[in-house]
Parts: sequence; structure tokens; C-alpha cells
Amino acid sequence: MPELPEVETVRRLIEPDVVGRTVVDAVARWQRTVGGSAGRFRAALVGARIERVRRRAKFLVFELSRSGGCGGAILCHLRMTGRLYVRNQGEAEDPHDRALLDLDDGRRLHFLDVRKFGRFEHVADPAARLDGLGPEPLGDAFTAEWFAAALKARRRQLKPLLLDQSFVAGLGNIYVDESLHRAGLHPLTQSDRVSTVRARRLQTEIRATLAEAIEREGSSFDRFYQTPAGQPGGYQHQFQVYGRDGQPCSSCGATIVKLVVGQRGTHICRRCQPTPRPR
DNA sequence: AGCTACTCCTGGTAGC
DNA sequence: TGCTACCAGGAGTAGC
Repeated sequence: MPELPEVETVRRLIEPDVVGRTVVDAVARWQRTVGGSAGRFRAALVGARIERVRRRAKFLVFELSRSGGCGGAILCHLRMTGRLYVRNQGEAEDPHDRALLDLDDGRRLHFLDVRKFGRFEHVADPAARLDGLGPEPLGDAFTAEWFAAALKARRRQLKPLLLDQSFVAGLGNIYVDESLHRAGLHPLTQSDRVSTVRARRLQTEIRATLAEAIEREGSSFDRFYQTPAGQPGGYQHQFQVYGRDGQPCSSCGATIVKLVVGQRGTHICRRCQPTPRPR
């Protein structure tokens, strides 16, 4: 499922195709995807010019302008199966395309989403919607000092805490499992019991994991994620634990096991990530 | 405050 | 072979 590295890859590849373009038509094929009626979606977007595409956590923000006022933005979240790609107008649609933008150069931006969990919606004030998100894990605010103190200030299991977008914004199931393994921490460890040294290690490993994944254009472990260029990512070949249950840990040789933590499939090496003491 | 359960969805697959 | 039942999972929400 797309997480920060996949979303950043999509942003980089889609940006040159859409920046500077004006929307000449906007079609919604599934109402919930666009957060309102197809008519309102179209009215809000036709005539708007795409100024830039930035990423905040797992959101893509298409900043818009229009003559005589503020154009708001498109907030796009890929969730599980969302995908963006560009084709020429008149080319075949995919049956799973949920929203389409015709641009003034004859190209068309497709938002495809098999499971319909994703969003591609126009909002007047994107800042208000992104307000509650925690720091970007690759940003300047995500320091080892801040992270160690933030873990101490909470009393939550590490895995659900790291998945909480209001705590740190952009991590998902894959990169949390990978980062915890690299830091030698069990996902059920209570956050305030992580030593400062371990917290610093985890901060380092989160950043390294994400940076390496971006470098390889994300992870494609199933058929869902591919880049806008139609290519799979390459980071799935680097997985140490995710999806590797039953296989040996590349660090110690113990068998990777899968558990459920907070309703999420969770992959660990019991030897590298010792079970925390209860109480 | 933090946990669990439920919802939204569909394609794939396990089980019979 | 063909059917059904179940599962994955990010994020929002409700309830305890």
C-alpha cells in the first residue's frame, strides 16, 4: 500500500505532466472518491490552473489558482490501491478509474482506485485539513531529541503509535515493520519504556528506511502499487521482515513470524526484536 | 489517555 | 470445476 516513499515517487513523476496546466474538464466516476457530487467536483476544478504538486505525509496536494481568486487545492490520498497516471485524451479508460481531469494540452490525469478507499477531492483550505498531522519523518522537525521526548511523553505500543499520523506523518504498515526490525524493537514495546539510545536508533532507522525506499521508487509487493510510469518499485527486494513470515531473518537466521498488532499484520524476528517485559 | 471494534470496498484465494 | 466465505488494510469514528 502506498506510504510516504510511494507517494513521493508518484509526486515526482506526475509533477512535470500537470504543473502549469489548466483543467478543462473534471469527471467523477465515484462520488465518495471526490467527497461530494460530480457536479460540484467539476464546477470547483474547471478553469483552475495547477501551480504545484507537493506532498504532506501520504497526501498529495495539487495547489490551484484561478483568475479572480484562490483556487484551493486537490487533496489526493492513495490509501490502499490508489494510482495516478497520465494518458492522452481519447485513450481508453480503466474500469477502476474514479476521477479524471482533462488538461489544456490534450492530456488526461487519471485517478484509479480498485478498492475505492482513496480520495481525490477539491478543498478550499488544504491547510485546515492537514492541520492535525505530526511532523514529516524526513523533515527538520523530526529530530532524535524530539522523537525520544515524544516517545517518553506517550504510553502506547510502538506500532500503533508510529502508525498514528498525528504522531508522525507518513509511515504505514510496511515501513513501521521494517524500521522496528532495524532498530531491534518489538512492536508491542510501550513507548515510554524505550531508552533514549534506542529511540535515537529508531529515529535514524526510520529516516534511513524511508530514504532508501524513495531511492528505489517505493515497494511493489503486490499488483497494486506501480509508479505513474507503469513501473514497479524496487524496495520490496530490500524487505527484512515485511511479508517474509516463515523465512529466515537475514541478520540472525531465526524464522520471521507474523502477528497481529492493533488489527494490522505485523512481521518480526523474535530474536532481533525481543518481547517486552509485561507490566 | 489508550485500546478495541467497526466501517468503507474489491479482488484474490482458501476451503470445500 | 465452481461455489462461497473470508481476508487485507489506512483512517475515521464510536464506545469503553
